[in-house]
Amino acid sequence: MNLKQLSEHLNLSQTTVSRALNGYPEVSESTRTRVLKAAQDLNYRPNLRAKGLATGRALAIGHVIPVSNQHEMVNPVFGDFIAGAGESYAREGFDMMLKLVPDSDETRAYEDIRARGTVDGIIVHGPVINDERIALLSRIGLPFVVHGRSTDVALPYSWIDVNNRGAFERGTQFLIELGHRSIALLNGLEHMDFAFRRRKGYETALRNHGISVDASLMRSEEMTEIYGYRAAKEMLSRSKRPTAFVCSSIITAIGVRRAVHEAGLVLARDVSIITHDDALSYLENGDDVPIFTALRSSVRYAGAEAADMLLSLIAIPKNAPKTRLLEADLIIGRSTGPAVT
Amino acid sequence: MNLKQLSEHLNLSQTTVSRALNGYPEVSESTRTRVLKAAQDLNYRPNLRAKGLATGRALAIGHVIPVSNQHEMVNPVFGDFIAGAGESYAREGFDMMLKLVPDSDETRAYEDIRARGTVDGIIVHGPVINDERIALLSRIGLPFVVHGRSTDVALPYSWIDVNNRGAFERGTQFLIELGHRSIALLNGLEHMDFAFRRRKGYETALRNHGISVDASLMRSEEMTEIYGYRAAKEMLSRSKRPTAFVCSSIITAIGVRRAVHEAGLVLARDVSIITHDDALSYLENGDDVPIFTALRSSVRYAGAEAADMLLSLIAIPKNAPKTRLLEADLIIGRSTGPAVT
DNA sequence: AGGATTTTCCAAAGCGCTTTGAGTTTCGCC
DNA sequence: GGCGAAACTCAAAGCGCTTTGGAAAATCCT
Repeated sequence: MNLKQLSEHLNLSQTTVSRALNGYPEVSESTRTRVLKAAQDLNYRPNLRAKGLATGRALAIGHVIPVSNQHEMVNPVFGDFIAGAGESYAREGFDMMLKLVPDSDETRAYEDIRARGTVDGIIVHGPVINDERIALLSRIGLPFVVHGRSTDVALPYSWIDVNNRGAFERGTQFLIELGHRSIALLNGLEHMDFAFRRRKGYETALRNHGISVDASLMRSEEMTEIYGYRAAKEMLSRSKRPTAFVCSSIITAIGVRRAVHEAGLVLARDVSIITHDDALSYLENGDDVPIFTALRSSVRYAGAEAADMLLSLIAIPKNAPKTRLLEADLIIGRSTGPAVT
Repeated sequence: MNLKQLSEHLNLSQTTVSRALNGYPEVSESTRTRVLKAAQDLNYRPNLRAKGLATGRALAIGHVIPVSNQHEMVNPVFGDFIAGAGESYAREGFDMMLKLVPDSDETRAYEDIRARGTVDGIIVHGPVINDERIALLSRIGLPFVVHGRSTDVALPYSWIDVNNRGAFERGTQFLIELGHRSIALLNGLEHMDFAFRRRKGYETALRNHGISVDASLMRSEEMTEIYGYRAAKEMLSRSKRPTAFVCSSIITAIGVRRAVHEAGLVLARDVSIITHDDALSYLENGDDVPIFTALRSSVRYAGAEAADMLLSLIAIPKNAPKTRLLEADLIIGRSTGPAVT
């Protein structure tokens, strides 16, 4: 059943039927209801491909993941983010497209996305410091919103981000106030912008309290469980071991906890842990009383917001870039306590 | 730059250019290379929407997630699966589309997917027992592959699944052979087909060894960490506590481990754990020596296989349904030991 | 009643591509 | 040299929808 058949069935022109269906004013109410009824009865649905071809809109949003950073896709944080975004899209009748793009020829890849015309805009994931994609996308004129920011990029662009620097400064300071002086940082990969900012925050807190930054207490890797375990195991085996850990993800924190247990130490008494991103759907941070003291901000909410920003950018292209900085809350859990001196 | 402009630039007809580009034989090699070169130089890319309209193919695959089961999307298992599928799609030039479909009017939703024409086929996630979607999709003729199976569905259909029943029977038997008699099952939601099968496997092993099935040792919930923790905490507080746990996911197993520690018990000595789905990207199960004894099968591989199956089904529609049963390996880790008697 | 509006409807031209059906060249062969 | 076959190339008709530029019908006004 297509438009033509429907209009023949109704003894109307395609124009009228199309207008009736799409809510244009130049069609009488009686005709409109008649058309709507027939469409319903005959199970008519417009072909989106044809519609897109005619209107130039695809009714779809792309989520772009650099292949180099493919693990991103499998990162539970990503799942939460797109779950949030998905809700917004569904509400507006948009589809969500996942795209793995090779980093070899990014220019080509993004131009491709634009030229193929299968999406109206994209969400850029995993921005690095001075991310070239931002200039590229601005140049080729594909609407986009970045999940995160990119230090050193001067151009205006739309983004939504959590205050990573502020959160880590706050968290580190919290540990310092508990008396900790030897605080380890288990960061994500520091070419990623969010991780870079987190380190800045951590360092700022230390400096503010006259504690020297010790490179041997800082690690930067993909935020897996095993990473947290290995790093903590090694650090805890030192003669002068750290008394606290700041982790970039609850998954890493779980690894640290494993190492703490294995070393026969007790959480919060011998070793404190504070973590960011603790509110993942399948890995909730305990219930009323959180397991880990955490810097919490809803990734899912960020996803929904990012989607809404992008949709409005697409609806009104001349709009100026929008930005949104979310603050993480410090949630006190059972993984932190005063430093033993 | 579109086909028309390109052909004008080359002084050829659109037909010839199109044929040259798409590898049709009725164009001379010299013309073809000339066209290819120009396309490259002028940065020409076909508009997929137009192409799709003309050919009737969308070059995209939909991954469909029932809204009721929306957590699925955020389940790390899902992330691994689509990462695997994504690789296959990328290789074949297909896009991946994520669709949240409301369960209220499934018939309508799936007919919609078909009529809108934005995908050539779909992967069905989270099949339940006697899943109606299978008959529905067969009827409306949209190619599909199910990740999992659906007990009680008689129709032939394409699926890829792991031998859940066999795996759980094997795992449970392994514990029995270690001397365990009081073995708890922390299963996923049992209206889901995979969980149903897992319980069957667990029960079979018990019965084979003359151990009675104890409903108080069986739980069925979404496989989160907190679920594992709560269930284990409760069970371990009993006067006659279970000596072993069979978990449906490493995330739940991590929760059980937490409860075990908290109760002052020692893993493998006082309580054994065996888990399925331990090979998630961000939650690797230790390194050389796995943390948990596990029933391992690569979800990522399953994703890639499912994608390949679907693509071949689309390429040759008259092909009979394909099925693929993967076996899980029993990997011995440090979470199991002989029962203390 | 008759002209000016307003309302309602339509034919046809795209959107960018593929593919059919046919025309024009070129080539091999007797 | 002339014929048929093979090799190239093309114009035009879709694919299913939107939208422009009017036309026809209904309504209003004096």
